[in-house]
Amino acid sequence: MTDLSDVTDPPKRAVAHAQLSSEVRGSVLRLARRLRQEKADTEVTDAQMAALGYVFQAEPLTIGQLGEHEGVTPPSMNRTVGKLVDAGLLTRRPDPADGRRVVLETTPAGAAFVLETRRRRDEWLVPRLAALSADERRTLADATAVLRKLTRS
Amino acid sequence: MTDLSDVTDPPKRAVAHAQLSSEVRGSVLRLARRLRQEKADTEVTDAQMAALGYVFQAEPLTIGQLGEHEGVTPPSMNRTVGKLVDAGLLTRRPDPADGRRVVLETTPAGAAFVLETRRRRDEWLVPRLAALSADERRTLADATAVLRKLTRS
DNA sequence: TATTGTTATACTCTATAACTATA
DNA sequence: TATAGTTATAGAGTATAACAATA
Repeated sequence: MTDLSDVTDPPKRAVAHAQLSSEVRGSVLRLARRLRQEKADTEVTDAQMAALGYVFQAEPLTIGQLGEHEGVTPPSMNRTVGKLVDAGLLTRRPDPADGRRVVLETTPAGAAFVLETRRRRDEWLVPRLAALSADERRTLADATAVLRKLTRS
Repeated sequence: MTDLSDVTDPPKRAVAHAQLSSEVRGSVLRLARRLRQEKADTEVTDAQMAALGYVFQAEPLTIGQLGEHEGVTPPSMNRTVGKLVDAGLLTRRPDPADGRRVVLETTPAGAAFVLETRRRRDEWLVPRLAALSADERRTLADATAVLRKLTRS
């Protein structure tokens, strides 16, 4: 593959960025797809897993905040949260400061489930990372910071 | 962040790989999530988009092959394919060599839709890549090859 | 009056089980 | 008898519209 990453001529630079975009898009979507197949069990669906994982990371949260993060309407998120509460993975209680809101928090079982799922995914990924060269691992380590920067911007 | 990518002591190397795994997992899932939000329109759902995109890339395909790739049962894939055929994006015809099978192919409209969706996602990503440094872009370019290697292994 | 969450209803995606057609 | 696809039916996720409670 030709390295076009620092081309300075404007039209060529645009082409280089489009090509890099295509490669990043393809490789990231593909690996994400593979990772999502590694889940702790089948009792919790993908949508529930994503919601639970974000609550675990950002709690306490309201229904609205969680729905916005997941790109889903409040009624939809409300239903998903209901399933997680029924499963004993989340608690839902009124916000003492504002009775319209509900506060979502993970139960100990919910937190354990998140950690277990991450462990399963790492279980798939770690041996594959170990099989790479040290240079390739260093490239990935550098790239994760850049990927996060893209998502934030 | 400490660079642990070429640690040689076995226990420390295991820790380093687990840490890298966590960072790769998180950054990839997060960017993928953001990219999927950029879609050409809302007439075609995510599941339909994924199926259509894979047919575009690997046609001709049978229902079973497509379902296996998408991690979905034949009845489920059959329904999704039905929607895409109704929408004029795929064709479904019997395999002349084996009457039990059906052959799926994209129509010109289906191919155009795939390209349009990719264009939309690039439209989100390209300006963000342009805002990176040349070094960061080079890191990403190197990393895409490594990410694909992980998915293949 | 505006905001937050919930309920009602409808459509898509998913699965398992059962059926049809072909090999 | 085995395989590929389809149909039947049911559960989960999504949306919009309408409602209730609170600020």
